[in-house]
Amino acid sequence: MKDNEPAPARRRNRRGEGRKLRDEIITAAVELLDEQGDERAITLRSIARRIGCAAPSIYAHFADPQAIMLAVVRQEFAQLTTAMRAAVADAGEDPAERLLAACHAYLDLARTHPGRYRIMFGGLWTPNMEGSITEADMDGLGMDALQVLIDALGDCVAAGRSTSTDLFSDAVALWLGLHGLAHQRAVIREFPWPEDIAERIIAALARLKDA
Amino acid sequence: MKDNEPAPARRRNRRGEGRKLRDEIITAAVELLDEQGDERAITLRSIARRIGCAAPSIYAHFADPQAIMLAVVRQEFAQLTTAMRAAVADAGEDPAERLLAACHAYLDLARTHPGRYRIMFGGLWTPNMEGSITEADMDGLGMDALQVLIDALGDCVAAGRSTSTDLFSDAVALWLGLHGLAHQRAVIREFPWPEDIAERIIAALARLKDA
DNA sequence: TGTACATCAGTGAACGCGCGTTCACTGATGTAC
DNA sequence: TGTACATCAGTGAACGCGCGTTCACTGATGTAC
Repeated sequence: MKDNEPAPARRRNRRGEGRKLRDEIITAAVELLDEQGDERAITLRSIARRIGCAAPSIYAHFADPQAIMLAVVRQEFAQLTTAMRAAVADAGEDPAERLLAACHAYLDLARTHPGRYRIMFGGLWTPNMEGSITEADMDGLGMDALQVLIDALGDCVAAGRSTSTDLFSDAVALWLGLHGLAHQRAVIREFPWPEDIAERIIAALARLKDA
Repeated sequence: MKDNEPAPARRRNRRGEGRKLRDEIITAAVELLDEQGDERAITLRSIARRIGCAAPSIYAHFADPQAIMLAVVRQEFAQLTTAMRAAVADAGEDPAERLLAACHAYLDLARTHPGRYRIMFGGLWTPNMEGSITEADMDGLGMDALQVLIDALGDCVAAGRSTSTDLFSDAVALWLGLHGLAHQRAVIREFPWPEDIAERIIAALARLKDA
């Protein structure tokens, strides 16, 4: 779909359904991000064009464009946590397998939706504090996802599959390794990635050992 | 210094010294990046304002703004490699110490110049191929720095200080871990980083062992 | 030694573009009486 | 049951801004004769 497609006709929402436009705005922002892969494609006007509404209509739902981005980021962090929890639940009984599943769920989100990954973790979107966003809005955004890693690593230690003696520090290290890989794969055009690079990083940082 | 400071008087270069403006342009771009910490602060017009020249003057030296960014990125990659090599040379005889020194030189650049780090590795600046930049211009940009890690890790293996059996893969893994840490420290506002997080990541990924 | 000329290193004004934002407004839909 | 009215969910036109880019130009400096 072209960036500047002509606004398709759009029916006004009925009374009491004003929140529907809010959801449409977020959905449109995510679509633009997925298609363009660049947060600069998300502007108040490009969202309005895609929805087929007038640009000022957005102000009824968001104070400024940064508030839209925050809503998108929040939604995607929630989806990441959900995906990681589901991967753990679907994996077998082996806690090491469950930890690997969580890690791969993280990497998969970055691979299939690099644009979304980059606004979450990439620093592509760093709101200046002159807008409507406060620092409190930004704090603890990825903590739920990190907690999944901490829990999964804890299960590995309990089952004797990891030699970690500092759950939090090793989970953070593991997350940083995952982030380094996910991010560079999303950023670099071409690179001879070793085939086992993900497992290599995960096993080392999680201090996994054979059963 | 304000972003839009009044253009200070500027003396025209003499004949044969036209290249001086080219250097001024690159320097101004780096300064804007360091001060603002955001590549969006670098525009053709903001550079011209800072130098005190007219905006069109820049076209004599760069085809478009992306060409300026490429020149900046090239210069900074060269400086990173130089810093890492110097750190290795200045460290002691212990190859593990030398590897650690190279890693810390990498992390230090990211810490002291987060803006520069992010245009090098952050995907903040991904040129679209409609401009003057070709894919060949982007290939192999960080390879010299990676080679420093490969060599330092190789020395560790030779001295029995690392159990790595795949130098390239483990050096890439180590780089990704460093990148994850460097990048998130540059991006996240607040986080309870474990104090030994750098050593923890480096030791695990480089497969270091005691002498 | 003087002078015409080419070249170099820029300048100044203007253009169209997309952006965020404002303002006064409109028209359908429920609600009170 | 009818009708006046308040509210909701938006719209359309306009604004100023900074941006990249173009165009014709200017003025100092070196060179040929």
